[in-house]
Amino acid sequence: MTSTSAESTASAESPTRSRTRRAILTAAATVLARNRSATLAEIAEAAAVGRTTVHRYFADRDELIKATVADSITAIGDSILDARLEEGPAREAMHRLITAMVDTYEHMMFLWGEPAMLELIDPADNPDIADRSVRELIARGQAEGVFDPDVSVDWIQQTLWALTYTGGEAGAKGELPRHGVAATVIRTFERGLYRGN
Amino acid sequence: MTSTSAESTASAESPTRSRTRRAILTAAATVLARNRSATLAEIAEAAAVGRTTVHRYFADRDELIKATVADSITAIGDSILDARLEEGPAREAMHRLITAMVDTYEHMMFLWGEPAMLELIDPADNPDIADRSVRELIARGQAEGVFDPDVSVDWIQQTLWALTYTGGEAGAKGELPRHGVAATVIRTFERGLYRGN
DNA sequence: CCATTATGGAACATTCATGTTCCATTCTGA
DNA sequence: TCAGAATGGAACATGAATGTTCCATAATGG
Repeated sequence: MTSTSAESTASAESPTRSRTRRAILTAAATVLARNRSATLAEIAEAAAVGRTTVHRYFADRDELIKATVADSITAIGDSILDARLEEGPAREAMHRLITAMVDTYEHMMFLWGEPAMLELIDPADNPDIADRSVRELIARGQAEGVFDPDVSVDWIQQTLWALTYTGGEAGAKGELPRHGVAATVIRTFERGLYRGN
Repeated sequence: MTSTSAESTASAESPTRSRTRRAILTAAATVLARNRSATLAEIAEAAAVGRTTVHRYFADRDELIKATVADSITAIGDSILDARLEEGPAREAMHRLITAMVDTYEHMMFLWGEPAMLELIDPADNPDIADRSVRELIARGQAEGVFDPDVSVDWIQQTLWALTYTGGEAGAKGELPRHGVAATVIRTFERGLYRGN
């Protein structure tokens, strides 16, 4: 859905422009994740592009940020949809979801710091099928007796984001082996950090 | 320790000035937590103080931010020390820690968004006894067979912050009852979100 | 009640990110 | 190879936040 429109937009401009646009968006997400008040010059530099070029693609700073937010939402949404959460046992679906999220943690990291921006996006443009399918998975898991039924869907979802984010950061810092991030997050998600006795 | 020096600093100035300084620091933490690029004018307004007064207390914007970071670290550190993590069973100590953290979540929320600022603080000024005692508690718990021994101390600590932060936010949004936040965080920390079968 | 301390606000200078224009240069694709 | 597309960079205008100064007023505390 979102990716379809993105592709059609992309094919409307030359391959060169398309690549440049992508480079700017990626650089923006990376730089802004670390420093929310980063300069356009810094973003341009990170994208290996002149500041002028940035203005050619995005009139406003605001427009750039909105585009970056939208791009991240799309990226995360697509990878969630790829995980096919409605298929198979809830537990395995959750494993796929966590793995998918960890793989897009750069986008998550950026979005995490933009609580105000999320509301800037026109809700109509963003049906948020992805978000809904996550909530449905959680509810399904609770109904199937797989997830803790004594806490809310909201809580499980937010914990999920928090753990994924933490895992992604740990991986980026080298505190966890790249391939072990998802496994660790899953382990903690499922069993917590208490050993019992 | 930190609080001692803070108090001695405080007692060096008049009660009036001390209260004003405190109001500014508190307002700064609150406002900046929500909007990292908030204006000094906004902070001044939140503190019910003239912008001029802010400059009287903190020469730079940078100085204000550094002071606010330091203040939050001190506040969190103090409440951790109050929890007496070295006493009693590790599990109970962890309960006290989580409860203490949840109670200072406003400071956590501010610090969470200032990753770069943490490094701005002179490490020499900040022995971080609190941080060390948390890590010691975790290690002790692992040694006693209470906490998961198959993940690192770092991971447990970071997960702890993430869950606490998430809980604090949920409480602030009214998604969790105020008094239930700590209990929910503890439950998730210990058991995770998977039910077994 | 008075001297001192603390504050608020206006007015002003300064700095810096932003946004725009223009032109020379490089790149791309036919 | 050649025309059009795309870019980089300099130069400039603008606006907003910052930082400073000054003075009148209010609060504090002895």
